Amino acid sequence: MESKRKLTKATFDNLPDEKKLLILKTATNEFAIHGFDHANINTIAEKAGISIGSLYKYFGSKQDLFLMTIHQGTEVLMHTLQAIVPSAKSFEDKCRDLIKAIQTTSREQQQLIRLYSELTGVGNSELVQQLSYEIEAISASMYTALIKNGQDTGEIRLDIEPAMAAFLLDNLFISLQFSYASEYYQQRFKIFLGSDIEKKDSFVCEQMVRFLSSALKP
Amino acid sequence: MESKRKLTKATFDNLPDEKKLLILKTATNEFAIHGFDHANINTIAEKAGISIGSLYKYFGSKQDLFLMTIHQGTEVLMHTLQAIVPSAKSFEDKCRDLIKAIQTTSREQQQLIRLYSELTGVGNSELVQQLSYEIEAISASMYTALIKNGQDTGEIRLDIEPAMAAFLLDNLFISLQFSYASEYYQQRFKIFLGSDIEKKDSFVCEQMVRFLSSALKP
Amino acid sequence: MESKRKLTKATFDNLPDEKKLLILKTATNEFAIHGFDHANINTIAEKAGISIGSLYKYFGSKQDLFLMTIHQGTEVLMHTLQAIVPSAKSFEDKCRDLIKAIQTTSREQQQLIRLYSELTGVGNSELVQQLSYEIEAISASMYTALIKNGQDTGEIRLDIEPAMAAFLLDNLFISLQFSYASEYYQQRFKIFLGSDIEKKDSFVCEQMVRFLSSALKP
Amino acid sequence: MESKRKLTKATFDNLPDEKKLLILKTATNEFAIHGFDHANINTIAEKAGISIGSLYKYFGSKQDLFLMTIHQGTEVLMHTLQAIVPSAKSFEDKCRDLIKAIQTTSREQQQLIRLYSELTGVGNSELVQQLSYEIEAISASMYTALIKNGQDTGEIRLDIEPAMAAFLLDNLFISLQFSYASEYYQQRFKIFLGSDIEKKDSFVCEQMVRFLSSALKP
DNA sequence: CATGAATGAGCTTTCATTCAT
DNA sequence: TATGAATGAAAGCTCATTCAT
Repeated sequence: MESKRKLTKATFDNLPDEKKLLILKTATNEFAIHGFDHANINTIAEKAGISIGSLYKYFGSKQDLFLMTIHQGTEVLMHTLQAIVPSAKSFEDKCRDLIKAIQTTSREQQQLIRLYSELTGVGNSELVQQLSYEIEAISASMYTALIKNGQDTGEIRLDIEPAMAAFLLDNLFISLQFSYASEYYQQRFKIFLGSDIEKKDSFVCEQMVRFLSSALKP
Repeated sequence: MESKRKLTKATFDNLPDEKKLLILKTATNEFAIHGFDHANINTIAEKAGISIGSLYKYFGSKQDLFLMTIHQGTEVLMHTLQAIVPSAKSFEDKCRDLIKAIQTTSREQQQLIRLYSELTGVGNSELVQQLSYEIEAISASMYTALIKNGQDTGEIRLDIEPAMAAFLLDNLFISLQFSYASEYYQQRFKIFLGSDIEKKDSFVCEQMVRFLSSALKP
Repeated sequence: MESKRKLTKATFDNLPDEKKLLILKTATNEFAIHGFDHANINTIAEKAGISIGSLYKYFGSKQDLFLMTIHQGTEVLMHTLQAIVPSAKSFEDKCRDLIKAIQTTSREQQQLIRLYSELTGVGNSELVQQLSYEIEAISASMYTALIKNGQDTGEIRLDIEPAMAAFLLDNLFISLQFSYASEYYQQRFKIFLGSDIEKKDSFVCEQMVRFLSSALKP
Repeated sequence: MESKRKLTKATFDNLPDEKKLLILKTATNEFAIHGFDHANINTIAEKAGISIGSLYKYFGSKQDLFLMTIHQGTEVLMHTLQAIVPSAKSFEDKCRDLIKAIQTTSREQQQLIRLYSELTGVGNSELVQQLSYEIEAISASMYTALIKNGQDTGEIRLDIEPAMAAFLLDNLFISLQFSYASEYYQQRFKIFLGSDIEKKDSFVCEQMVRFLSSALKP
C-alpha cells in the first residue's frame, strides 16, 4: 500500500555478504543488550570494524539500522512459519510443530525477539509503521489461512471467526515466545509454572496443544 | 520472602493524600507518554508543582518513582480482578466478566497499561524484580485458584495442569489488554480483525468466551 | 506586532550583573572571531567559567545566545543615536556628529559590528526576524524623523521622500560602519582611498558631510 | 602585483564549456541557498553529474570552488558596468542607467549577489584577498574615472575628492543591490519604504538620481 | 524540610578530503 | 583520468542528580 522506502542505501547492498552479516549481527547484539535508546552507534561501528561515517553511508539513521536488524531477523522467523503452516499435517500436528519451533528459536534467536519487543517503544515513524505492518500482516494471513483450512477439512469448528481464532492463536504464540526470550516474561513464566521450565518443554507443548485443539475442534 | 525495600521514603507517605495523588498522576502521564527513558524528571516535578529537590526527597531515583507509579496503578487493576474471580458465578461467566473488565479498563487506564509494558525495558534491578513479582504472583495465584475451583465444580477438565491453564489464560488476557491500550498492538489487532475493532467489543468477548470454555471444559 | 519571545530564560536575568556581562562578553568575542557557525558553545561556557548545562539553562540554544549578544550590543549603539539625533543642532552638525560617532564606535565595538554582519547568515527563524525588526525599525524611524524635522526647519529639500532619504542616509552610515569594522570592507575602503585611512578620519567626515548636505539641501 | 594563483587546475579548463558551466551553475546554486559553510561539496558533485573525485581534480578545495563561482559571476556584473560607465551620456543619465541595471540584475542574479555577501565570512586566505581585490579594484577605478570625467565636463563639483565620491557612490549601489537580493536587507528595505517596494522601482530610481546629482553637482 | 541552580558526561550525526582501483 | 567508498574529528544539546542556601 505504502511506497516502500528502503531501510538501507545502495552502498550497503553492494557490500560483501560476510561484511553485511557482521554489521547486522553486531547491531542486533547491541540493540538486544542495551535496548534501542541505550545502544551506542559508535560502539556498533567499532565492534563491526567499520567507521561511523561508513555506518551512516549504509543506514540513514540509528533508527534505520535498528529497523533493518529486525527486518532481517524476522525474515528468518517467517521462513520457519512457512515451513510448517502449509504442510499436509493435521491441525493439531501443525500446532505441535509451531510450539516446538517457538521453543527452539526463542532460545536460539533470543536477541532477535528482544529486539522485537523494543519495536513498541521506538515511536511511530512511517518506517516503524511499514515494518510492523510487514511483520504482522504475514502472521495474520498465515494463521487465518491455517484456521480456514482446518474449517474446510472439518478439524475446526465453524462457529468461530477465522480471523478471531487466528488472533487468539497468535497471542498465545507471541506470549510463549516472550516467555522464553525476555527476562521479564521468563520470570513471570516461572512464577506460574515453577523454576524448572527449562526442562518442561514437552509438558508445556502437550498442554498447549491440548488446550488449543479443544478450543477449536468442532 | 524478599526483604521488601520501600519505593518511597517516609517523607512521601506523610504528604497529604491529595498531593501524593497529584504527583503520581503527573508521573504516570509523563511516563506513559514518553516512556521511561524519555520521561523527564524535572518536567514531572514542575507539572506536579513541586521542586526537584522535593521529588528526590520523596523518591530515591527516577526508577523508584516509575516503579511507584506502577505499583499504585496495579493496585487498582488488582481490585478489579478480586471483585470478579472469587464470585459465585460460573467459570464461563467469570471469563466474560474479566474480558469485559479488560475492555473497559484498558481504555480508561490506557496510560497505566502502557507503563506496564515499559517495565520490561527498565533493566533488572532488585526493585524491578520485587515489583514484577508482586504483580505477577497475584495474577498467577488468582487464576490458578480460579482453574482449580472450576475443576472442583466439574466445569473444567482435569487433564490440564491448573498452573498451565492459568498461564495460558493470563497470556490471552494480557495480550488483549495490550491490544486495546498500546498503539503498536492496536495496529496489529486491526490487521487481524479490521479497522472497526472499537465497535466489536461484544463480538470479541463472545468469541473469546467460546474459545476459552471449549478449551477448558471437560 | 509579534508576541515578543524572550531570548533569555529567567535564570539568566537573576544572575549577578557581573556574571551576566562576563557571559555576554565572552560570547560576543567568540562569535565575532569565528562567526556564528564556527563559534563553539562549549568553548564559550568554558571561557566564561560556567558549565554547558548552565549555559543552556540561560539560553535555549546557540542561536538564542547569539541573538542576545546582538540585542545587548545594539542597545549600546542605539543610545549613541538617541544622544545625537534629537539634539538642537543643525542637520549638517548632526550628520557630522553621527559620522564621528561611527568612526569612534566602529573601532571600539568592532566585534559587535562584525556580529551584526553575521546576522544575515543565521537563517530566518522567528527570533531573527524579531530582532532584526527591532534594530532596523529604530534606525528607520529615527532617521525618517531626522529628515522630516530638517524639512520643517527648511534645511532639507521637500522634493524628496523622507523615508527614501532616511534609507539612503542609513545605507551610507552602515557602509561606513562596516568599512571600519569588517576586515573585508576595510580592505575595500583602502582600495578606494589608499592605505592611510586610519589617519583620514576628519577628511572622510568632512567629505561625507559635504556630500550629504548638498544632496539634501533645498 | 600579486602572484596570481589560479583557482582552477588545468583539468577544469580542458573540460567542454558546457560541462564547466553546469558545474559552476550548480555550485552557485548550492552556495547561494545554503551559504558557504552549509553548502555540501558532495551534493554539488552529485547534482552536477560528476564524481567527488573529479571535483577535487578540478578544484583544490571547497573554498577554491566557491571563489571560482564568484569570480565567474562577477565577470558578468562587470560587463554591465563597462557597458554603462564609459558611454557618452551625461553623469545623471549614467547614474540612472546604473540604478536600473542594479534593479534588474539584482533580481536576475540574486544568487550571485548572495554569494558575494558570503565572501566576508570565508576567512582571509590569500585567495580571498586576491579575489576581493580583483572585484573591488575594478569598481573603484571605474567609479573614480566616472567622477573625474564628470569633473572634467563640469558636471561634478571640484571640491570633492574623486576617490571619496566614488566610494560613497559604490556604497549606495552595493546597499541597493543587497536590498533587492538578500532576504535580510530586503526586509530592512521594506521597513523603511513599505511592503510594496517591488512596484516602486522607478520611484526609488528617480529619488536616488535626484539625491546623487544634487550631492555632486557643482 | 524545601528549593532549584549547577553540573558534565555522553551521544548522534555531518561532510571535506583522501586514495585505492 | 575518473571514481566514490571510507574516514573520523568535532559539536550542539539533554537531563538525572547533587547540595548550598
